[in-house]
Amino acid sequence: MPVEISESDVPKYQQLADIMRRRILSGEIQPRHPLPSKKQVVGEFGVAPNTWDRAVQVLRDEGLVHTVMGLGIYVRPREDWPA
Amino acid sequence: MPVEISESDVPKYQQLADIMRRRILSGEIQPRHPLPSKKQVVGEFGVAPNTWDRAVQVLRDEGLVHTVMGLGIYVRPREDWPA
DNA sequence: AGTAATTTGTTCGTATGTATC
DNA sequence: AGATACATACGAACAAATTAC
Repeated sequence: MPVEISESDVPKYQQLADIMRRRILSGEIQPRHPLPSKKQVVGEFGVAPNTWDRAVQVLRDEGLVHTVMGLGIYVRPREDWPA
Repeated sequence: MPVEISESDVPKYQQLADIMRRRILSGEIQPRHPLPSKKQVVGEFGVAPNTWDRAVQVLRDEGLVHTVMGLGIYVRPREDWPA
C-alpha cells in the first residue's frame, strides 16, 4: 500500500517528515543518498512546495539530513545521527 | 535610527529573529511578555506573514520564546534560557 | 565558454482552521 | 457573537548553486 498524506489532525509537514524518517531509519534511503527532490514530492504527494520545505527542516533539526545547495538533501552518515 | 529590514544577503526571517533576540536579551521585551503580534510585524516591517513565522521558529528553537495559542508568543522566563 | 535544466532556499499574498478573550 | 492571534497550507515567483551538454 502506498504511503499517503491524509487530512488528519497531524500536519502534513509532520506526516511527510515521518514518512521520510521511516525511510531513512529503515535503510530504504541510505546515508549519503538524496531524498526525493522537491518537485518529485510536490508531484507525488500532492503538497505545496513550502510544506515539503517545512518537513525537511524537521529532519534537518533532528540531524538526519543536510542540504547541498543546487544538488539535493542528503542523508547524513550514521555517525552523525543523534544517540 | 529605526531598526529596519534590508535587502541584504541575510534572509529577512533571520534579520527579524536577530531584532527580536536583541530586544529580548536587552530586556526591552521582558520574560512573560509577548512579542508584537503577527499583524503588527507584517504591518510595521513590511514582510509576509510566513516570514515572521519563520523568524519566530528560530527563536523558539533557541528556547527564548514559546507560543500560547490564541494569545501570543511569549518570552520565556530566564531560567529556561540556554546557558 | 556558455546556455539550459535541475534543485534548494527565500519571499510574497491569501485562505482557512482553531484557540482565546 | 465578534475580534484578535497563531498554525497550517496553498500556489507562484525569483535567486543562487550545481550539473550536463
